[in-house]
Amino acid sequence: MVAHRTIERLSVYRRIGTLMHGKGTMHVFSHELAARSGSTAAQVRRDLMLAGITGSPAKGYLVSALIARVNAVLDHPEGLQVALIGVGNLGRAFLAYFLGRKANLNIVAAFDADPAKVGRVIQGCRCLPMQDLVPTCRSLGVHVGLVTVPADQAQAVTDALLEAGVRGILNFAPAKIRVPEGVFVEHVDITALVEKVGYFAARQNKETP
Amino acid sequence: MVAHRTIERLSVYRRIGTLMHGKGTMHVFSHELAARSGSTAAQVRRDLMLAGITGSPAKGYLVSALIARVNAVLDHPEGLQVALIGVGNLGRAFLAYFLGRKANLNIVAAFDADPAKVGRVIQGCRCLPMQDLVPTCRSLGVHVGLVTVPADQAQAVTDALLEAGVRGILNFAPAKIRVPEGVFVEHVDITALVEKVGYFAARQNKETP
DNA sequence: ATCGCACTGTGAACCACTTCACAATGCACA
DNA sequence: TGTGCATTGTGAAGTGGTTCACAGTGCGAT
Repeated sequence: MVAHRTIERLSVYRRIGTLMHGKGTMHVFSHELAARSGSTAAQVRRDLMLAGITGSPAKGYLVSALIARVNAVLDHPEGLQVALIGVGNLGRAFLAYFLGRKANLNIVAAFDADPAKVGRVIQGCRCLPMQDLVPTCRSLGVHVGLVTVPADQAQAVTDALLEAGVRGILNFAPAKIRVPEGVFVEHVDITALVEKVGYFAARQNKETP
Repeated sequence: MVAHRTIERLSVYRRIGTLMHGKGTMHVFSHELAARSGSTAAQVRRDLMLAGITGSPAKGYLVSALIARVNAVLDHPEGLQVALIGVGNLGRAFLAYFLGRKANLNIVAAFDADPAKVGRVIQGCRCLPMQDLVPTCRSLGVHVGLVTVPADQAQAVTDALLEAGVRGILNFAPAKIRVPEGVFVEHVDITALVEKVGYFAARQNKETP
């Protein structure tokens, strides 16, 4: 219903709104959100319109209303249950980053194939063995899987997540994963991103003649 | 000159090509690259065309030629010099991931503000203090900065990178960074991505009526 | 030697997202 | 009370990226 990019930006607007709310700011103009989010005023207005957020020409948007509406659009009623698979360096980073940060976004389980890691509490989250993945994720009602395993294990982990009923996967493994229709996958390819930045870092200035 | 997305995908095609090359495969069809990269055959052909890679209807694309041409397009002649700023969990993950992986992509320096980390060798890379950033990056000829610091330090780190002559930044901090015209910034917002996956995980199946 | 076939290369159509541009709004100030 | 002004909300135009669709190609089979 709402466009992909818009959904991402709504999350950003909410973060900015929450920050402003904490400082006691009541209202915000589209151009202020634009400046703080790296977007444009027109884009912000369009996004908020799509989300059903409305402002006044005189005061701008009411910060509290903006937050409430984004919550209603993005959040799951009972919170978003996330499982992390692959407690390597990257997995640990996400555990540390997300634990206790957002009330509505919880990493509720972490899994790893390495017996040395299983059973240990890493970044405040107990590391479980792979064979527990399906039953644990199913019983916890996990919505989203965060895949931070090596490329050659990505598909096996994906298949397990699918079996556990997970319908959204954020994949950091440098490998394509196959999923059936109706399951949402976002693939972040760090190497490709670094190389892209390297490419444009070199050319960008030479481009415009 | 070549589109953003195409550049990202070329990196992926090269990874796949390298894998195939290692297994002795000589030729590859667009639909094979499509299946392995999560793209479509038409898209692959268009990308390769834009990169000046040409194949034959009978044999497909010559893997070695594909790799060579992508190298010529993406790589810097003397390799891509990358600096990492912020040796927290995420920074450590990238150090571990990139060290020694790609001949043409080197993290040549790591920086952190925490005195406890400075001087220590973390994941095989010596951690330097922030005040060394400008001179070190300048003398090493760093092209790209990988920013993995907390949000409130992102702009200060960016300013230092700019002063050091860096013209491409991959920003993982949940904050917008300001850069002058001609500097390329890629912003990866993990929280927004997780929330997006959560959103579409819930709706996707309900969407099509 | 010829035919059929699967594939490449690419103009053209298509689609999603962004930006423009402006009427409508309602506060601030005279 | 009226005028000016900065801002919202949104059709319409623009942009960049993707997919369609098909002519052109050359190997393998006959």
